[in-house]
Amino acid sequence: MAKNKNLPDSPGRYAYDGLDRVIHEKARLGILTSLAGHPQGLVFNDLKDLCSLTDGNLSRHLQILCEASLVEVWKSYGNNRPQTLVRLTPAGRQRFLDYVHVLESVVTDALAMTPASNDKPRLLPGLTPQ
Amino acid sequence: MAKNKNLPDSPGRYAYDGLDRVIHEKARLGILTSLAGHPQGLVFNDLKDLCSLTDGNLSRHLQILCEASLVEVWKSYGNNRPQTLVRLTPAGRQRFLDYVHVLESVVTDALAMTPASNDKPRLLPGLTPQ
DNA sequence: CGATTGAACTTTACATGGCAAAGTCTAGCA
DNA sequence: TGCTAGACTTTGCCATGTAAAGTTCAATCG
Repeated sequence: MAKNKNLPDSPGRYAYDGLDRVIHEKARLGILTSLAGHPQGLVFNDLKDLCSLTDGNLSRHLQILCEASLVEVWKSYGNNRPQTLVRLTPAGRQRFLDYVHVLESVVTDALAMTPASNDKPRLLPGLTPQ
Repeated sequence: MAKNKNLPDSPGRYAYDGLDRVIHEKARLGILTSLAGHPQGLVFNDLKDLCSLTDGNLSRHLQILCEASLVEVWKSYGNNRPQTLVRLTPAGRQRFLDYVHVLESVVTDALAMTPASNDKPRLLPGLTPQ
């Protein structure tokens, strides 16, 4: 949990390289989180509702997630209608978890200094004020 | 902590409306997190290094954060060079905190179902499998 | 003392990418 | 055999992130 990330102010300390662009997008983050909680997969319309997305929107993002091999899409015919089932791939689940861990560190960073800002007389770290 | 967010699968459950676009961008998230930990503010170059950004990049994002009233920018002349000091505004700090709380719930959601996926016999929530 | 370098930003231009509106395709129904 | 409805896909526009080029000013060099 404590890599070199708790060092005071090293260069790149807040670069958050691990924030995978493909995952970090709001809509896709919602999609992946939904899927993470539904290992059996979700059909297109349920996913659409859970994430409050439009058809076109969801379609596009699924395409992107698919190309990145984060999810897999299964087509079939449930009660005489096309049904699209979406699931996380194992690799996708792993990449998502990695991403979430970075997210955790962002939250930790953010909450570490902030809430005590009114009572703690803070000393300036490495900055030379002149 | 438990709004209606722990309800099984209500529509919009994973929409994450609170993920403010202005804040959610990777680079700006880094900038804001840096600033959250440095209430006295940071100068342009330190911020640049902490976030591993290029000059132009940082400049652009600061502009955006400024227009959104999340940060304030002070110009001056420290040792015969222009110095730009950047700080979170009080409102900015609040909005950032709000955002971080949403982020926390994303992490919670993501980790809630996922890590036990090998030993916990999971029961399907609200989905009707047919 | 005019030219040049270097620091510290700003501006511009391009290219990616998100989003919504329009389009496709199949099945049932009148 | 049109027509409507559902389930997506495709297209096109516009916002936005990024890198490269530009600007400004102080100090230094010839």
